[in-house]
This record gives sequence, C-alpha cells and structure tokens, in this order.
Amino acid sequence: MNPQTIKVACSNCNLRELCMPMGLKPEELERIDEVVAVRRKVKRGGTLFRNGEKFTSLYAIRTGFFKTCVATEDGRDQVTGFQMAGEIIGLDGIVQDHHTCDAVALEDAEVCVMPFDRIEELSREVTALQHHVHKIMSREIVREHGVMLLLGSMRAEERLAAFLLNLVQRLHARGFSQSELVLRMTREEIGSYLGLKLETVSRTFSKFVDENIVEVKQRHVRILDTDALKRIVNSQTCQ
Amino acid sequence: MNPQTIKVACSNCNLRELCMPMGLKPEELERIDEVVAVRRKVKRGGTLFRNGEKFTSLYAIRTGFFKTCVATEDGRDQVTGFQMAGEIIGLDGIVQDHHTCDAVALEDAEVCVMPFDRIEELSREVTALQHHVHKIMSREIVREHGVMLLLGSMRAEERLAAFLLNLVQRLHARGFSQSELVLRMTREEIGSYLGLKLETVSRTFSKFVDENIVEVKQRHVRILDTDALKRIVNSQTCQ
DNA sequence: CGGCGGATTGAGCAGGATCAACGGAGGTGG
DNA sequence: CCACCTCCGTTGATCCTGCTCAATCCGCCG
Repeated sequence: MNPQTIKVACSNCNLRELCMPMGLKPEELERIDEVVAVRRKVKRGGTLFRNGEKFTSLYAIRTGFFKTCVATEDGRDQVTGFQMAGEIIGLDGIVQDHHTCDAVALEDAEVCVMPFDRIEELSREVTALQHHVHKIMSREIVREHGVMLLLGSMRAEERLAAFLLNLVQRLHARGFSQSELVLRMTREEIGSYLGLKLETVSRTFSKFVDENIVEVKQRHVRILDTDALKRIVNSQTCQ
Repeated sequence: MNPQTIKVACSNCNLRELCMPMGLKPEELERIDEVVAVRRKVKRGGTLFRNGEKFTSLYAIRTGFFKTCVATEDGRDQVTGFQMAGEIIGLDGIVQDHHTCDAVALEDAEVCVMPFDRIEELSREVTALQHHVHKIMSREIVREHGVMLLLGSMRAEERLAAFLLNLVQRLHARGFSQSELVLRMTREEIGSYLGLKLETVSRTFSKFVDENIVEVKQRHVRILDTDALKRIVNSQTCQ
C-alpha cells in the first residue's frame, strides 16, 4: 500500500551468498542490481501481497520473517510455509498473473522488490541468472514435496521434530545458533503448517520438554538433544 | 534404460493445446519442435526416472499415466502427484541436478523427452516459451499448495471428494467424460496421495456409494452427483 | 482350477481433535 | 505506575475419526 522506497544493490548485500545472486560471477552480479527496483518495508502483521492481487514482482526477503497461507472459500486456512531472510517469495503468482496466497509479515520486515518482467528480460541475457531462477522454482517444488511427505505420513511428534530441525538448520545457515531459536509464529500457525491443532502442538512441545529434548519458554526454544529429534523423524513407526 | 526413439513434432501433436506449446504462435511452435529430442516408451510399472538419478530432461506425457513419489530413508513413501497426458514431469530435478522423486508409469506410457539445456537455450530466444516454462513451474507450486491444504485441513471424505473432482476435471479437459472415470492407481496409492490408509479410502468410497453419490466397481467410478461432491469439499466442518 | 494381488468389510483401539478452564505476558489507557 | 484486557499458551477430560489387525471376497492370469 505505502511502499517505502530505497535504492539498493545486490552486489554488496550481505545476503548475496544465500539470496538471488547466489553463485553468480561479479560481472553478472552487477547486472542483477538492475533487477531490484526498490525495497519495501512491511510492518508486523502487514501483508506483502494477498490472494487475488495482481502479480508483478518476486520479493527477496532482506530482514524479517513471513508466512504464506492459502484459504478456501469456506474460511479454512493453511499455512504453506515460513520464509526468512534470503528466501524468495511470490512464485505462486506467475501462473495466473495474480497471487493465490497471502504473504504476512510475522515481524517487521524489509523486502527487495524484483519486477518479474525485468527478471525475465535479464535472464534472457544472463544465462546464470536464468538457471538460478529455474533452480529457485524447482527448490520450492522440492520443498513442498517434503511438506507433503510430512503431512501425509508423519505423526504429531515427527512433524514437530522435523519442523524444529528444519527451522534451526535454516537459521544456522544465516549465522544463528544451531541449538537456540525464537519462534516468530504462534502455536496455531505452527499447527496450521503441520496439519495439527494448536493444543496438539503445545502438548507435543511439553512432551519434548519432559523427555529433555528441548527447553521451551513461550517462543524461546533451546534444543538440548538434536539427535533425539533426528531419531524421532526417522523412526519408521509405520512398518 | 532402453529408450525407444521416434522423431516427432509438437506442431502437429494433438496435445498441443494442453502441453508445452500451449498458447504459442505457429512460428514459435516450430521452434519448439527443436526441443523435443525423442520420444520414450515406459511400460506399466516401469520408471521414467528415479530418486538420485541425474537430471537431464523434462518429460511431456503423450500417453499413459504416471505417479510421482518421494521416500524417506526409513522406507516411508508418499505419492506426490498423478500425471496424465499433456502434463510435464521432472521439474524436481532442476535444483540439485538430480531427481528427488520416482516417476512410475501406472499404465503403458509414452513421453516426449525435452533436454533441459535445450529448453533453457531456446527460452532465451523465444520469450513466449520462457514465460511458459515459468508458468508451468509456478502451476506446479500452486497445485502443491492445494495438496497441502487438502492434507493439512481436510477430513477423509473431503479429501476423496476433492481428489475425484480434480481427476474428472482434468480428464474432461482431455475430452473424457465428466462423470465416468477409470482409476489407474490402487487404493493404496490413492491413500498415500491423500494421507489416508487404503482401508479408509475403500470405506469412504463405500460411504459415497451408500449415499448415491458415486457408483464404484473396482477401478471404474461413475459420479452420480457432482454437486454433492462439491458440497462435501466445501463443507466447513471446522468452524 | 488355483493362486495372487487388490478391494471390501468388521472389530477394536488410539492419536489427535474438541471443549473447557486457567495462567501468564505484553500492551493500553486511566 | 498500576489495573485491566486481550491474546497466547498450557493442561485436563472426553470424544471420534481414522488406523490397525484380520478375515473374506473378487477378478485376473497363468
């Protein structure tokens, strides 16, 4: 609605090893700077885009934390992912030329706005960028396969364990602790993502605490036994 | 393994309104013919590609029916989709340069092999193709959002109803009946896709039969009351 | 005809949902 | 600064959907 606009450059962004320019050569990197039009700030609770809105751009998260969610007419609602710095958001909009999900900031955030027609234009010239765009989309498809596996075949404890491991691994890649994290989302949002009710999420946290696998104080989580979590995920309860 | 190779052209394929060349102009269509290297036959039960195999090509299904499935080390297995004529398969392989799921033919099938480097090359020249490739990938992402919604928030009857409606709608777009279909997959495969056990799938079918919503004879399904299925999907049982 | 894989159906069980009460943290306004 | 309110999280009791285990049936193929 009221986009703050600040000129910026990918070429000296501290996220360049994670984000859009990942793996590009210096001269290609400079070309990418042409893609990022402006930055935009989104307040906590605000939406970056909404289901039904016209699709124009992809967004690279610079700071902050988002959730994306889809909804049915009857008001049901499913969180399809949580996104953090360096991740690309908005890919759902390409196919229909308008967005099919909401992107909501779970904390104050700033994103780089990348008009999609510019991305397409530039990736016709810069092969590495073209390939990178394809990889980003493929990565999202593979990620979703993982979520389908989780939703389709895991029990509550396995889901939560997998969720925690995934979060902490991504945070670690961004220089945060391997064992400590602050959840940016409510129990209900975790539950929606994992296909569980919020009470079940809460109970499962408590169970992990009882078993000395984690410490939980509200949204602060400290992982005491990563291996235990891994064992829970890989326990072939079925079969 | 033993690819049958037959030269072909998209430009006179009867699937061109559904498949890769969708919406391209005649002159662009001719360029696309360069992309499809060969066709390949896959026998029922055979795999088009497997988890771990090197990624080289996308595949357009000409005839037949596939499932794709991912697996965990501990042997758990999740069907991530069913694909039919005109649909593109293999997008998962781009990001890691090797496939992360299996594609298994559920009936004798024939696919058009499209080497991905050729696709990238050509889509640098043909803007419409470039955009189409992006749309195909985005479409897959949106489809998976839908599956996540299904797995995360629907009960058994809603899942099966949504599944049947989706299948019959896609078949109808290919010129088949709106009300009659032959399932190419087992109850177990349906169950895996829908996050249910095969017995639950079977029971839910029986329930629909009792309610005169469908007729079921083994894999032959006739939909008697499409609206009832739609109502089941949209029944806001939660809230 | 017999064997086998797939489908159906039944009985009993349990994991997670639902309903409900309560507690604690953080924000707001008097 | 404190009182209040609201939102979020925890925990308990009970219920029910879908899972498990098991028997049987059906259609197909050799």
